[in-house]
Amino acid sequence: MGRAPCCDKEKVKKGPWSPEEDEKLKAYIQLHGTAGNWIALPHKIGLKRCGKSCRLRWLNYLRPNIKHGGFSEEEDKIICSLFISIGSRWSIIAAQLPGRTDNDVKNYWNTKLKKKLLGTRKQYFSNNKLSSHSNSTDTAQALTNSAIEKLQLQMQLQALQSSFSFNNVSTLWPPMCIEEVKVAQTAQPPNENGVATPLLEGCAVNCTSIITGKSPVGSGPTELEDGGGREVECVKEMDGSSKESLYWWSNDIDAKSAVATKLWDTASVDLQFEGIFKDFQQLGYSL
DNA sequence: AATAAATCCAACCGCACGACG
DNA sequence: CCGTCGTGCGGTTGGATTTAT
Repeated sequence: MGRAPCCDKEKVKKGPWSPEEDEKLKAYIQLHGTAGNWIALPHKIGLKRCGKSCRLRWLNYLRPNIKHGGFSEEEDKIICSLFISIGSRWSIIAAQLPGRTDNDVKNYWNTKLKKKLLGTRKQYFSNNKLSSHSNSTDTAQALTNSAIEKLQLQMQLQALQSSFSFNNVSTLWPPMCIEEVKVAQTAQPPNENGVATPLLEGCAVNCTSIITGKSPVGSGPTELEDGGGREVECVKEMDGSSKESLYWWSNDIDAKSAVATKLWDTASVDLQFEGIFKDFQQLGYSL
């Protein structure tokens, strides 16, 4: 037996909000607040809306000082750097952008920023890489496109990641995340100079080595798991989200087609990185 | 001008989590 | 400890709008 729904779906109105509904909600909250109970709020003011819907409307639209659209370059950079660091934690990312909502940031990322990152990369990729595999079957191409796109994005983000050192982006990080990463950093074994390796930097090296099949200098295994299904050391060192991300795209390719792995040869990765840096210079990011 | 395709974004959905009895 | 409830969050959907043909 599942949990009871938060409201009677038969009796609540759905879809776009009318100006009257907006006015009612805004006026009540500005006067009384939510009284700590969104579920009861619509009943109090005679709105035929679900409490969750009221909350969302207030947070994403009616709340004072909300900004819509017109993201600046600076905001782009903040979103990118935080996405690299913490992934799709939209509420945390949005908290660093005054006047922006998580929904707004998420939509902006999904509709524009992601394409901005992928767009120039795609063009470069088609010019330099896929042409050399023009005799591959259409089927194989179709199978690999989405995986390649994910990889492209991952590579873009890794390139950005390495261009934003931890110290450079730390001012953008929410205090909680900074603490998390500080802990993670100090948890890394110190190198020969006695300096702890930043976790995220380490992940980038590990990911790259797995894509290319080359071991990072002085390191051992390059696969996610050893023969016995145990995680290799470089994967064990990663934090949860990085590891999850790594498994996500590596498994995606394996599952869809072995051809994808073959297409993603070392030479193409080199070309990728070369192109990535060009792309980001074009986009105005100083590397 | 008409239509199709692409894009955008507000809103919905379902899950996870913490508070509380 | 367990079950219930409210809240917050990220992913997804679908209608409106814009752009391309």
